[in-house]
Amino acid sequence: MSSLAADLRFRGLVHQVTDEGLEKRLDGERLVVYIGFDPTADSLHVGSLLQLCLLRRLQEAGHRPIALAGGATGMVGDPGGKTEERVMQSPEEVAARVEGIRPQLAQFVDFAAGAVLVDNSSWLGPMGLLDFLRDVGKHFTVNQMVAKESVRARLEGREQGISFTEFSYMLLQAYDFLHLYDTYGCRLQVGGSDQYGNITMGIDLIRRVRGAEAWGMTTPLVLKADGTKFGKSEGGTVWLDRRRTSPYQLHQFFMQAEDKVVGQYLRYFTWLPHERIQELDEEVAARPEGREAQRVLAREVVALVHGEGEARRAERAAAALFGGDLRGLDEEDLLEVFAEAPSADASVGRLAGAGWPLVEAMVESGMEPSRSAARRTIAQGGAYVNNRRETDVERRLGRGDLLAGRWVVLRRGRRDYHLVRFG
RNA sequence: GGGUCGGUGCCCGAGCGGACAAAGGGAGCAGACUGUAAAUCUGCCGGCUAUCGCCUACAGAGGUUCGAAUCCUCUCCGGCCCA
Repeated sequence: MSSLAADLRFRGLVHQVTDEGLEKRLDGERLVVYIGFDPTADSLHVGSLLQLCLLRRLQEAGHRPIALAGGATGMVGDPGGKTEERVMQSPEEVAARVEGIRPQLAQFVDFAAGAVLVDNSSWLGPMGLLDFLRDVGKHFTVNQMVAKESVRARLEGREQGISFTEFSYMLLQAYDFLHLYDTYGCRLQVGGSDQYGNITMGIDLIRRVRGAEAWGMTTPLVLKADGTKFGKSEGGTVWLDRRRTSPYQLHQFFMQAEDKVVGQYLRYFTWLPHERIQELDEEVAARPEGREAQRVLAREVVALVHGEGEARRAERAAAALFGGDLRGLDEEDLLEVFAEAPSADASVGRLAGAGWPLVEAMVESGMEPSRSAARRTIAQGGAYVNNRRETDVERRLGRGDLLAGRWVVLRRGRRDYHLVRFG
């Protein structure tokens, strides 16, 4: 990699920097840099992917990355970007979440090459209130804290207000930065654009207390084509934990990226060379219906998160399901799809006699929450059996519907597939 | 602590004794159009139910009334003002 700064610029990863000279330092010095991740759940989701990738990019360029799990800050809740006070979680819950996140963070950095994984509860936990007030609080005025965007929104919003607890969040984060400066010589903090205010607080603290210079950089907010938040799909949040979002589902999520944003996502989430990305940009412009860029993006991301093997499997499963005629699929294909896509087992006995009502099959496969919902879908023309539309609410599945002797592929809408295996 | 305004379905938000499962918008889902895209248009959108209908819902608990999201009492939670 010739120039990190140039690469980051090409990928559109730099939103704001606290100092114009930072780019030169990124290329000319070896910095210790940290990014924090608060445990808002026991898994990270694609919303954190940009930061995770960035942390790795920084390490690859020769810097030393610190991934910080916010075991302490997660107890408090960042008011930034929120219009309401957060619900507090028990210490046990937060600790459990940190444990869930830890391996995910570890996956993106290389410890052998010097990366560090820390949990801020290890230093904020034992810190006494009085020490905190004297050592940290004393260096900030409420005036400047109130002026921060994250707080002001809550003060002016006035439907909700803000608790002192959340108000204090920025000080905790500022202290994190100072602590990492003291123990690792960390002088750069990176975060999402909503973190800018918190980052500058830490920089101020380091300057005041240690007389040292530190820097900050933020990344842009990842958006969907319509400008709304990235990271949700039909099933809700898209997680990095395969138990919550399977590799196949993750693959589908990126496969469905809008034309307008695929190029940006390729820059954010893949390590493809610049020329290759530009090539794909042109491909989207020339042959959007080929979805080549989406295919590459989906494969790259799944490979990054779950490994090369999963990426291949997810891709094959998708190709099989979206390929058209399902009767051409053999047992092996189906087994693969079965393992990847949402699936369920059922007894062959149900197909005997009059057959198994499709409505029930749709509910039991987990595709629909209730018989009413299933009926509605069928009535609206959104239900398919083995890729053939079924509009008869009374439809029953029989032996004749089996593929390769024991499978039925249910589909809801354009792309929601569920497999049922009869045994 | 006092005063005052408020808490409505996933979210925002109207309703202020019967016509209310509750206007409108957003989100979501399905359909048409497509390319597993976007935009647009149409339908659905508390749960169960073939249908009639039944059940659960307007912060919580009681009460008034033939009848309450709507009135009264208390409780909880929040905003603002005062102390």
